[in-house]
Amino acid sequence: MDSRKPYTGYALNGIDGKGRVGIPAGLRATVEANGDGERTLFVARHPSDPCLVGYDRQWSNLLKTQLTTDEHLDRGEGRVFDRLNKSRRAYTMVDEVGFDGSGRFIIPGFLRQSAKLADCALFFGVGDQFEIWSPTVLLETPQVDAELKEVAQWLLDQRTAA
Amino acid sequence: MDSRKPYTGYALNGIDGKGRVGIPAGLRATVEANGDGERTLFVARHPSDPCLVGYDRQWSNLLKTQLTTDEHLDRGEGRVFDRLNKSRRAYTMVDEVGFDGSGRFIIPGFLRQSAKLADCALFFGVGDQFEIWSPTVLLETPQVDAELKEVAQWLLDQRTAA
DNA sequence: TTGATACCCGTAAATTCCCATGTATAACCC
DNA sequence: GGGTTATACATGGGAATTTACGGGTATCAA
Repeated sequence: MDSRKPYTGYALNGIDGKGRVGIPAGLRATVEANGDGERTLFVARHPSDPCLVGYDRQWSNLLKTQLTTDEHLDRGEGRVFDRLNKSRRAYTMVDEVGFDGSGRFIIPGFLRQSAKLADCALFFGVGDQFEIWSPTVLLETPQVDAELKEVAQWLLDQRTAA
Repeated sequence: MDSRKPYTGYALNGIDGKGRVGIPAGLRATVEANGDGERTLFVARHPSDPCLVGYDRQWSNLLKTQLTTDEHLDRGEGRVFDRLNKSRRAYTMVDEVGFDGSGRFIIPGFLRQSAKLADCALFFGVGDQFEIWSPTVLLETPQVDAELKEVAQWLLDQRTAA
């Protein structure tokens, strides 16, 4: 596939009264670069951790290609329900949201609740996509790396100081 | 085949006293895009689950083409009934309904009853088509993915809160 | 007529779009 | 290097559009 720009960097941005949050500039640039300038963001739940993931259309298409490949493998008749659920999951557990000129989008309500996002959101790139955490949830999640927690704590202190 | 726009997104819409329900804006846009602007929706029973499916004319034609191909494959004598039933299903278990400028259509009575659609309907895209569920039926159906049930429950809570 | 469906308009709420402001960072000039 | 200007960024707010949905009126068949 054509060269993908990786998601890098981190930031803690506020969520305003309308439920809007701005994608940090660095990540936003990557979304637009990989998504061919399109101002669309794909948001979904993380498969295992209590956070969300964000990515561009190109990556979304790659994920769907993967799904199709899986379908070819699941030819067994008993698997038909699994297949149905996979499709359901792939298309409904992912939200496609537009963002405005300043890079803000509205966090879909269901996802916002499931990641417990209240007043601010922590973003950080992980290569092909980036993660969106409630900073407090991140600090309370055992399997998260200690260094990452330090970063989160520093960003929180930074924010309350101002 | 020319590029088909996939059905994505989800919503819980009310069914009014006249039996009308609005197709969620996102899905409606896809119906119109794939159906060449035509304000027609195809509604049918889901082959295995207690819900309905909705799609555009283009997809309907693809399904019929697929049926013809399958007929050529199913030459075995024991399969003749399956074939007949498939044809019956493809042509008679499908309703073609028009929707108005605001995207509302009347759910055909038989389908409405068979999906137990009472006061509201849950829509969600699954790529080539979308599904229409009674939210309570979805929550009670064992083979449905747990996450999808979470979404349904959230939408229900959302609705009663307002 | 009567009952049913299609079509049109109105409304309130939610969402999207665009402009404005404060602030931190970077670039620049003397 | 010190001070100043310019740029980019996060965030606030308002206006315009879209959406869901209620209700009325016309059209049509029995």
